[in-house]
Amino acid sequence: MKKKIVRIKDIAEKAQTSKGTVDRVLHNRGRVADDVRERILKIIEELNYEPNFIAQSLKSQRTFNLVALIPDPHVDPYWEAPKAGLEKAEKELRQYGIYISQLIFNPHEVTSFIAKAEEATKENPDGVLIAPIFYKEVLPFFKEWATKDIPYVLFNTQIEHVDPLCYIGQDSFQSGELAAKIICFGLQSPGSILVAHINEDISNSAHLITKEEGFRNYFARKAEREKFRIVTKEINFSEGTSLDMQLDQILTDEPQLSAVYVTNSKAFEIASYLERKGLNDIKLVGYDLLKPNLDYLDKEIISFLINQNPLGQGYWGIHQLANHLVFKKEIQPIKFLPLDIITKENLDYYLDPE
Amino acid sequence: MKKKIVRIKDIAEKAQTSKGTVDRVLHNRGRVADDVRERILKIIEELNYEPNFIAQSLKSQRTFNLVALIPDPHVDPYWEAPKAGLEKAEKELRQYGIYISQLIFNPHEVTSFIAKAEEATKENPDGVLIAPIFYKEVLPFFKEWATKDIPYVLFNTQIEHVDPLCYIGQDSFQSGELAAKIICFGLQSPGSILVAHINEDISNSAHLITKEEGFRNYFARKAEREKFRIVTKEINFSEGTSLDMQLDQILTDEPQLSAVYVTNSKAFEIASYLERKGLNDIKLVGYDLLKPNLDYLDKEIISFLINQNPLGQGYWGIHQLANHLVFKKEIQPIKFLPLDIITKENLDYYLDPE
DNA sequence: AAATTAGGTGTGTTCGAGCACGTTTTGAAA
DNA sequence: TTTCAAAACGTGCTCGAACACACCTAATTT
Repeated sequence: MKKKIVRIKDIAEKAQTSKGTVDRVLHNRGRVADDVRERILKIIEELNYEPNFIAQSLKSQRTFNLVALIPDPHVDPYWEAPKAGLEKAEKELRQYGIYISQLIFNPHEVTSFIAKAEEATKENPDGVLIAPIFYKEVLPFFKEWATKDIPYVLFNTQIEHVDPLCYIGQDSFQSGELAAKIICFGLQSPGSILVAHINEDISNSAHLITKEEGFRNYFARKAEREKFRIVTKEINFSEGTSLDMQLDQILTDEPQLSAVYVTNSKAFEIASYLERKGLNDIKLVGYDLLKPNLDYLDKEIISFLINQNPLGQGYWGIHQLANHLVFKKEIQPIKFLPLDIITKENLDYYLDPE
Repeated sequence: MKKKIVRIKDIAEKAQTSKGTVDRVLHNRGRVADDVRERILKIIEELNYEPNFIAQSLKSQRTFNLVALIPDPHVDPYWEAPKAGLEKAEKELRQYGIYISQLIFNPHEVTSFIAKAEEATKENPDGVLIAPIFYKEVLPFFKEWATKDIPYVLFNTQIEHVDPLCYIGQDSFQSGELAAKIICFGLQSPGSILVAHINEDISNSAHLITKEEGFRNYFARKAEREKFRIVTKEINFSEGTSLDMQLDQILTDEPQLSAVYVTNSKAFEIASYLERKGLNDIKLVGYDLLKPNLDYLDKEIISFLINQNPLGQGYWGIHQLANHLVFKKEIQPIKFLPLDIITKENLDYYLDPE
């Protein structure tokens, strides 16, 4: 019933040699006669030896200094969650010698990002976790880290044609499809649907475009395009025209508006407008469990939120690095996190996991 | 930047004593002069020493034999997932000396359950994970385990007025409310809604009743009762009348039927009927990612499934026992798992977690 | 006064893996 | 045959915590 743990010593005894030799075989350190190596390998196979990583990590005492490059949560509160996630992971993994230094940059200033990325490189870390929101600017750093053999994990924003240890985040296309499905389920009568990109520099946000593609693809596949008219708007109100004016205009153009899909975490802006104007029948779907979003979810002005699990992104990002560095596990190049559908009724269970 | 790990030896040196003495203080083993004890405690506080559990568990070599009492997956495939979950946990925790013996009982035979529960008791395990689907019969065992100081974790079915280490599962009431919310979102026009308990002994399944209460509560709160007529039916077709006959009857009584809520994992039975009869407009919501359910989810005959995360129940159940026994962590008496809303579009991410 | 006991305290070994270093063997050159 | 380096292999210490055991001292019993 109780399986005995197989130790290096056991292998050595069975192979009539010493643990030093077995150790050399295990770590390919050479200096072992071929016949002995063969014999030992066979026995390892036989007993299916698995290294005791408790003993391993006790011994190795090695510390790993990781760097996390994330946008400033004070500028955009969305980033609080990934930060919390990586801190949670750090706490769990400190035992295994994982240390993280956080480098926080301003998501609206490229120079700030570059400065921090340079700082990260200078630290010569054992691994990097990064939210690569500046596409063009991050590429040279990826190159440099690659030559220095520093593994880096991407999260939040997927970037093609680079070679990270892995990407953690959501499948944006699928995410758009999911939003479409939900809205479609809630709409019986025809009408128009607004896809809103709010306060976002679209040219630098490929994932928002991908979401929209997924969204439109759903309706295209359903061949219900005739029934629903889908219009896209970029809404920016930091400078110039106000939100209300822009939305007023949209409603004038689309009097039949029956649903709004907000592609980032700013659904509360639309919700505020709908509440003030008393437009209770317009379905609203957005992203992320930010405080203002949750308020409107509770009032049922926002119908559903899709959770990107930003905490999980930070948490798993660090864990993937640890799995690679400490536990030498094989890492899948992509880890898609679930597309959680959140409504007032199941919200609680997603708020602070674990 | 790098925090040094504080060891027992460090404390000993600072207190001008030996690690043996510090050890006695740490474990309250007595035989330490009062002044020395005070001094050591203060230093422990100061350096905020945290035991290195890697070294701890390497040394202690203690093994923990757990027992898992679960229904036979061959009788009801629902139980495959918890089984897989606890096996996953076992794999992760074997390093820490956790062993599990599975005792599988027939969920339709009380005697089988009692026999296995007795067997479990005889093994004198260090902890028990149990799906207590037989309410009355399980109570004496809880009592016995309590006197023997064997911690037990409940999952799937919550039982009041007993004192488990913790309960893992869902909030059934909330689960019912969630289902109501989804259905309500999808229905604009009036009609009647069927709550179906399929092939289940209701008298012994309190959680199904609770789900229905939550479901009805949602509509009651909304005061939309006038708009929607909610009817409950127990549908059993293992003996006597067939499923089709019973559903035909229901449809005759309720020609306006616009949605069905199945309280357990048997939604596919209704789906099969709806498909055969070509009733595409009836919304169907049920539970659990069983193969037949998934097929109908893919065909969009089932609109949404609520995931009880049965794999997670097994997984976390074992982990809670380990947290208690091995890591001496404080355990929350209830761990509600998220009420995941699953549809065709986000299904993939819930299928094999991790 | 000698013997015993209880109260304190320090030392040394163990867990399994990793690695430095020391030792033996081998084969080829002197 | 002797010499010597490279190859092959074994020994022993280390990581931090746990615990058995040995040790010392002072108080109590005979």
